[in-house]
Amino acid sequence: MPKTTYKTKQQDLLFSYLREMQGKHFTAEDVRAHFESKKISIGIATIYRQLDKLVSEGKIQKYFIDDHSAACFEYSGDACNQNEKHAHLKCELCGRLIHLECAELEDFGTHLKAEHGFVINPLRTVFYGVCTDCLNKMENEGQNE
Amino acid sequence: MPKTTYKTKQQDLLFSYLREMQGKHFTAEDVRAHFESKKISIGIATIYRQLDKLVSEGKIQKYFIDDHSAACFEYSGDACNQNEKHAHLKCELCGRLIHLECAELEDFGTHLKAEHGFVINPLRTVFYGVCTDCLNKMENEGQNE
DNA sequence: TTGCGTGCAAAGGTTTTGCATGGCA
DNA sequence: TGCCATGCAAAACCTTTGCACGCAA
Repeated sequence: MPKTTYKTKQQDLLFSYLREMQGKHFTAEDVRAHFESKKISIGIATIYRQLDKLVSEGKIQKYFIDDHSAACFEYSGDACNQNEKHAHLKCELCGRLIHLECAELEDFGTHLKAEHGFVINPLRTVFYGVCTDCLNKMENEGQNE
Repeated sequence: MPKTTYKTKQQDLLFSYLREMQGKHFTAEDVRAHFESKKISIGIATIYRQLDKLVSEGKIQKYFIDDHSAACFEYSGDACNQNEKHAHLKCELCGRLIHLECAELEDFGTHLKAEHGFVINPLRTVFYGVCTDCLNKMENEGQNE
């Protein structure tokens, strides 16, 4: 089915942003602000529509972090490095979002499939917890619960 | 610090709901609807405020599933069974939310702590992927990507 | 010329907040 | 009586949608 789609200036701009942000995460608002700072105006609706399209094409990933804060998107890179499947760690204290590239995660995924019949999508999965820095901080301060 | 808090009818009602829903997840709207069906009216603001308080006291857990749909809450039970730390699996296809009680998850948590210095909070962690039922359905239907 | 993509503004849903009132201690 | 908790409505926030216009093919 030959999708009848037009190439537009906004799409190109968005792609250039994706390449620039490869491996980093961003929100729809980040995209808008980025172009605004370059005196380029792209409607936020267009950004959402393009991002949604890219998500459904599997070109970028979308995941949800906090409460009702903005959704995060990420361009994991061009076609080939599909095997670099990282997940994310979200620190509940400092709010930092950390990339996790970890062989053990794949083992765990294998276990989940074998024993629980569930195939995980690591790219969308976020682990909540406390990061190294915050753990150290807590230890130094003694424990004030 | 002796928190000066009052006990209210609404708090009691909410607690009774929590006990009833122990181990199940629910949204703020679920709580409101539950009481409305019993001809009891609790303001949605009160529900959010009470739930927030319980979350910050660690009595219930809050996690985020989909897009911008409502947040899920869960009462994991009274004090003692803290060691039954389950996580959740969210099927991206049928939307089902599945409880995961799994020793391997603890092992993975141990690894994360040892190798990545990150302590996970399984109760808030949601794995995305595809559940058994949907996998079977996909196999039966052949692969329509 | 055709009709997709865009931009604006309005609407949508969930959650938060301000303020007056009600009810616990 | 003092003051926390409640309820209502309005606001805030991110995201989606309707509609007219612009622009790619």
